[in-house]
Amino acid sequence: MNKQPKVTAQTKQNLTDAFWSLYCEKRIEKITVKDITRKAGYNRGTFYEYFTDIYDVLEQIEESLIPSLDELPPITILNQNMGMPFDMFVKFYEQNSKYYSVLLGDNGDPSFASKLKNSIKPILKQAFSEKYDLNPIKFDFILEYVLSAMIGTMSYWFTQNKVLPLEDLITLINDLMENGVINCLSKLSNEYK
Amino acid sequence: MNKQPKVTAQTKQNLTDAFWSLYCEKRIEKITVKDITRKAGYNRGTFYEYFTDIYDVLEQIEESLIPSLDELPPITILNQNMGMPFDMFVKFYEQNSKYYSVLLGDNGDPSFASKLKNSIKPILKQAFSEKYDLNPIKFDFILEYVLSAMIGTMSYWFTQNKVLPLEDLITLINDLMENGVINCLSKLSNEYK
DNA sequence: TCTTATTGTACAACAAGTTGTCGTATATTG
DNA sequence: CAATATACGACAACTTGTTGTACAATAAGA
Repeated sequence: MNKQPKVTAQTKQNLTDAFWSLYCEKRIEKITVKDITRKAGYNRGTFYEYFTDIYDVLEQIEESLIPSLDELPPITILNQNMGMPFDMFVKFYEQNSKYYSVLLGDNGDPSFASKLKNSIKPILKQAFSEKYDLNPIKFDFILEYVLSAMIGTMSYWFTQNKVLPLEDLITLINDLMENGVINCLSKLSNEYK
Repeated sequence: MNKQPKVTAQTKQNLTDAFWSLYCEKRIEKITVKDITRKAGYNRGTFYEYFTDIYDVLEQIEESLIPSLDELPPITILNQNMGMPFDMFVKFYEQNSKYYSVLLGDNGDPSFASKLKNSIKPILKQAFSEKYDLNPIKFDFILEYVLSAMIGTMSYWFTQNKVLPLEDLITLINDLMENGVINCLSKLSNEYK
């Protein structure tokens, strides 16, 4: 006899959803298996049919959120405007914002930011290595710099409930990347007067 | 009768140290009070004389690591070279690297990065508001961008065991801040050939 | 200087709650 | 109707936070 994939998939999803709504409210260490199953309407033991423990739920969610290489837009896009693909990054972020803004936020998981960076690095690396011939060690630091800045700014934008229109944010970040912080500051200062 | 400040301070420190050595090894949620007191050589109950729970230990450590406004160098320093004070930041980081590299790392506490940013923002804000007249909303995003990049790069430098000499790192970051990513990339590319 | 009262410090034991497991009942499929 | 996937109930081991108690150190009086 076969399994009943529809039933189990639904149960697993219900448990995952219950976990997520709790994770949005409080730190993971304050969440009990009892909390999750009560919210989802199952026996506590059922949880262990699907997950080994509470961290397993988080890990599986995170896994589904790391962009796989093939689902990202082809690298050629990068070569068009030659800048950092912040807009591409924003789109991807917005698609998963429900999860991203929590995982990358103050009660999130710091290792998720690393996983995310590491999944994007090879793509940028390949794209830029076609154009530039770089000291690989320094290049790694530049990538870390760029991705930290992107992710940090992006998360901040979400916590601030998008006070800045998306278009303005993209323009600002591209400007910062393109011309540096100091130039950007003095330019903005002149505009504002 | 007075308290015995030396005795209690020592006990508290012993418990804090035991906690920290465990925190360096594993996630906070896997640490039990029993672990801590066994390592420090006390009864489990003693822990509760000094801390309300395990998170209290972490919070108190973090509190002691947030730079207070008065212990930071005066703002005038910023005005000299007019750049972002990355070197100042590095020095502060290195002084506390034992704690910073863990708290800002993959098993660290994401809220600590926020606290750190928020403690530095007012200083930079004041320093730059003397020189520039800026849209406050956009300026907040620029600060978030700068601090995310600094902290991210700094942490990465520690995880990579300082493969790049500190002087080179400072030069690189200043260049990225000053001239932007693209310029920096092409400049480095020419140097490398 | 010696004794005694007082209080700070650390400990042991307790109830309540959580974890992960395992055997059992129910529902679904062939 | 038989077989098995799915969900449930109960169990032992462990962790938590609290409370009452013993010991140690200090200060005052003789």
